[in-house]
Amino acid sequence: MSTDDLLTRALEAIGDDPVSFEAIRRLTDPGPTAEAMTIAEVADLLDVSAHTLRYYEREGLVTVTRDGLGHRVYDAAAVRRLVFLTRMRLSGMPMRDLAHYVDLVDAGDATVPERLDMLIEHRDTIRRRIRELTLSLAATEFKIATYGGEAGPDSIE
Amino acid sequence: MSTDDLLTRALEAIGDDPVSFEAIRRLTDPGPTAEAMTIAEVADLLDVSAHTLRYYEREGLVTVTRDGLGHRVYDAAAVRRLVFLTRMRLSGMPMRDLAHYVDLVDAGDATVPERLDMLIEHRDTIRRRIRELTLSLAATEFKIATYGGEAGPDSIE
DNA sequence: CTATGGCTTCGAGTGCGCTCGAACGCAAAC
DNA sequence: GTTTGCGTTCGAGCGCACTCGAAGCCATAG
Repeated sequence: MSTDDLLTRALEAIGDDPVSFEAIRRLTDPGPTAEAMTIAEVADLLDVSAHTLRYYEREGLVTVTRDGLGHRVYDAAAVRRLVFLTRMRLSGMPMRDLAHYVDLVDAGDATVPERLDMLIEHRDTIRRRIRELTLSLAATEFKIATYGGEAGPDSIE
Repeated sequence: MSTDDLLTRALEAIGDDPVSFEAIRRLTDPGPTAEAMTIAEVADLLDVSAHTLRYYEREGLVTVTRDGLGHRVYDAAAVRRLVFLTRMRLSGMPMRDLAHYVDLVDAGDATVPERLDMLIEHRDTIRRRIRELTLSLAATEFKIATYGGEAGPDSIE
C-alpha cells in the first residue's frame, strides 16, 4: 500500500471537514532537515514544552548531546525520534511502551520483529479507539438532534 | 437526521471491520428497563467497577437511593444517567465538565441552551480527536508498511 | 451457629504524565 | 557593568480518575 493510498484512506475516514495541508505535510514531511536545533526550536516544532523534552530525555527516550555551554543540541536523529515519540504519545501509547520500544531500537536489528509487533498492536489500539469514539460521536449527535424532543432511546437530560 | 442515518454514518466511518451488534444495541438501547438494580448489576452493565460507581455518586454526578439495609438501589433514572455519564467519560469528557452538566440538569429547563452548547463542544472535541487518531493511524500503518525498507519520511527506528 | 459473600463508609494510596520552582551559568544588548 | 533572556539541574508538586484497604453490618447457606 502506498503512502498516497494511506493518506487517501485517512482523508476519507476523516469525513466532512478537510484536513489542513499543514497536517498532511506534518505527516509526511520529516520537518526542517537543518541540523542542530535548540530545545526551544524543537519544543516549538513539536508543540510540547521544553520541560517535556527534558523529561523525555530523563526517562531515557532520547539522547541529546550538549554544546560547549552545556546546552542541548538536537541533531536530525534526535528530532526524528522525538517526532516519532510525540506522534505515538498523541495517539495514546504509554510512556512505558515507548521506553521499551526505544530500548529495542538501541538493541539492534534483531529486535525488529518485536518492534513490528508493538506497532501492529498499537495500530489495532488506535483503530479500536477510533471505533469507540465514532460510536460516542453518533450518540452525542443523536442527543443533540433530539434534545428538547421526547423521542429517542436516551432520556432527555 | 434520523437515528438510522447516524448509525449508518458511524458504521461507514468505522471502516473495514464490522461493529458488533452488541455495540449498536448499546448505543440505541436504554438497557434493561427493569427498575431497581444493585450496584453489582449496574457495574456489570456499564463495565465499570462498583468502586467507580460509588466514586461518581460521591462526586455528585448521580443520586442513588438506599433500601432498608442501606444498600444502593439504582432506579431507571439513575441507570440512564450513568449510561450517559460512562458514555461521555469514555469519549473523554472530564469529570469536571460532567459535574457541571449534571448541575445544569438539576437546575431545570432554563439551562437547556447551555447544555446543548456543552454537547456541541464535546461533539467537536470528539471529531478533532478522531481526526488526530486517523492521522496517527495512517502514520503508524505507513511505518509498519515500510519497516525494514529504506524509503519513507520517517527514519526506520 | 458460624461462615461466606455482598454490601456499607471513610480516608488514604496509586499511576500517569507532566509541570513547576529554585538557584544558578553564560552571553549579547543597552 | 548590569540587565535581560535563554539555558542548566534537581527534586518536589500537581491534576486527574480512579483504586484500594480496613472495619463493620446483614442475610442466606450449610
